[in-house]
Amino acid sequence: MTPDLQPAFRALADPTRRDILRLLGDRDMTIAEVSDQFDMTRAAVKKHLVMLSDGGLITVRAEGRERINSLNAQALRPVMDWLGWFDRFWDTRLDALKSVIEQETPDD
Amino acid sequence: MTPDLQPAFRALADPTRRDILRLLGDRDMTIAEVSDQFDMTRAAVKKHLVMLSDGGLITVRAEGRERINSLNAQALRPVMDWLGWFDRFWDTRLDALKSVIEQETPDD
DNA sequence: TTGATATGATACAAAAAGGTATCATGTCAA
DNA sequence: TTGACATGATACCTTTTTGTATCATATCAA
Repeated sequence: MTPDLQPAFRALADPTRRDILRLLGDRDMTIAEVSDQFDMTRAAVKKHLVMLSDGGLITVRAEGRERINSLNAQALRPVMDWLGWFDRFWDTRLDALKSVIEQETPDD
Repeated sequence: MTPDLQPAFRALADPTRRDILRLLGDRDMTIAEVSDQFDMTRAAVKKHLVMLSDGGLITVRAEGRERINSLNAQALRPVMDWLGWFDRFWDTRLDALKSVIEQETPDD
């Protein structure tokens, strides 16, 4: 039930792939359109798109002979949630507040 | 000025390293203590710790012949911020709310 | 001092990542 | 139908990653 975070984290580990996500945040793009934005072959970009798809971060739909790549930002949710576990270490004031709350509602 | 996200994202790409971060969230640990939690050699764990350190996700202090590894959750902040850019795609209702707020307090 | 312990450092090997080049296939447009 | 175009698929290469094995160094404790 809990999603496997590994493919998403791995997909995010490459700067080109992170750039692709930002690009797709603006608009859907074909493979050729994405490739135009990078100084590498279409085949290389295609591999990145496959890894992004493996991580669920993008979806691909066929449209004629083209493949339209779309951002699937929802897949970032589990990643954010994983990172959110560390929120407790970010701000000692927030920490103090949490302690107070937990004291009042001991539900652990 | 804006931090280089790459070392942090790369550090997060490995499941063992993510597990180490959670471990260090509970308490500081020596290299040997961390190694005890995994089915691999101390040298391998040490390499993971170096990568975590490279990403700024942990800090290491010497204490006698031991090296105490501590979580540095603050380094996750830029990662969260990067991911936060995609918040706009998660919930259209939240989007609408944000638009209203931004209209009322135009401070960008 | 001396032996045990904690770590550092290096060489090595297997696997994965990231890229190119090349050719096949499916689709559009005239 | 036919040529151009978008993509799929595969082979191949280089570099990085991930792990092991081994030995050196520093420090603690008796």
